[in-house]
Amino acid sequence: MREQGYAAVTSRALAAKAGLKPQLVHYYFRTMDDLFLALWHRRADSLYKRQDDILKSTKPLKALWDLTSDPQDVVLSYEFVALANHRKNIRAEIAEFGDRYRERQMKILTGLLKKKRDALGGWPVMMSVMVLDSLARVLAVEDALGMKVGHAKARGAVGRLIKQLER
Amino acid sequence: MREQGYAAVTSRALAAKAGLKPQLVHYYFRTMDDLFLALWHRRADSLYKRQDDILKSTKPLKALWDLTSDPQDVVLSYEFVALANHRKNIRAEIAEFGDRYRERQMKILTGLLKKKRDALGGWPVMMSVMVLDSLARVLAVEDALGMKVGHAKARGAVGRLIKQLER
DNA sequence: GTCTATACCGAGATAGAC
DNA sequence: GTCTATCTCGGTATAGAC
Repeated sequence: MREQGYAAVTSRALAAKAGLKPQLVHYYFRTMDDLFLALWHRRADSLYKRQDDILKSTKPLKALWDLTSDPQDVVLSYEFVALANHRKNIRAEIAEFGDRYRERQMKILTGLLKKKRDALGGWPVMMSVMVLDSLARVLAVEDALGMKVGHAKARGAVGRLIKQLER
Repeated sequence: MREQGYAAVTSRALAAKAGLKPQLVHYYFRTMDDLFLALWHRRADSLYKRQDDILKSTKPLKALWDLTSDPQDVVLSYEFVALANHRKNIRAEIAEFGDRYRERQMKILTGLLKKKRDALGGWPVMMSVMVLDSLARVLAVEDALGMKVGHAKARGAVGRLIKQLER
């Protein structure tokens, strides 16, 4: 899915990787949509767990930025969203996850950032969270594409900001 | 491409929409990759032109934010990036466009924003441009998915910031 | 649980008539 | 330029034997 896109995830390709016959895939997951949903649920659980770990971290902002910047993760998320774009039942689940994930993120960061609103230009905490989140995602996707312009400056600026906030 | 993803763009589907036979698609574009590249070149030209118009606008920041927020546009871009993710020749062209597009964006905004760096928390102009850009994109994609959390707050904050900068 | 056999469909692509 | 005819491949999915 990461290397060739969700469209390359076929019963034949999966079976070949496992050294088995394609029909077995349909034995475990009747349809390919079932399979993608199962895959998504695994992933959602894993993301929630990693989010919880960030709560316990001594530098949650840094940890969050690193998590959201992971190119492997971002490319996978990208594929799931593309998949959601034309499979309605998957879209509903992903949208629900996205909203819930952000709400949890707010809980983690509200306490930390409220005291430092002036260092963040006085913006609402929600806004700062979304800016960091979207910037990390876009940078990672662009990296995967091979884009470069502005990346060093942006990563530098964010790195310094986070260091200052968590000193 | 917007409604069902790039994978739904097939010679058969295109021909059906045009009331013609699928083989004609291959007459005009030998391979489907040729077709996607032609489509991309059209789109790139159009995006460059709209970027130029922003230069002439009296409120370029507002115009830029609106352009980048257009859900139809963003979803299409999303599909092209997903496509690029597993077609190397397309990836190269899209990455090149992305870098060039951002450099042009810098030229448009550097003059405008340099004088107002204090209103932007002292961040480099490049950083402000990328923050606005990535936030607009992520909001639009999330909208398309049906996500809501934080959107009103983020749009409100950005709207006020842009208004203040361009008053 | 894993296999063989098999169905059906729709994708990309080419050859050649008109 | 548009058609008919045709090929090949690879996708999803089911039935039924072992």
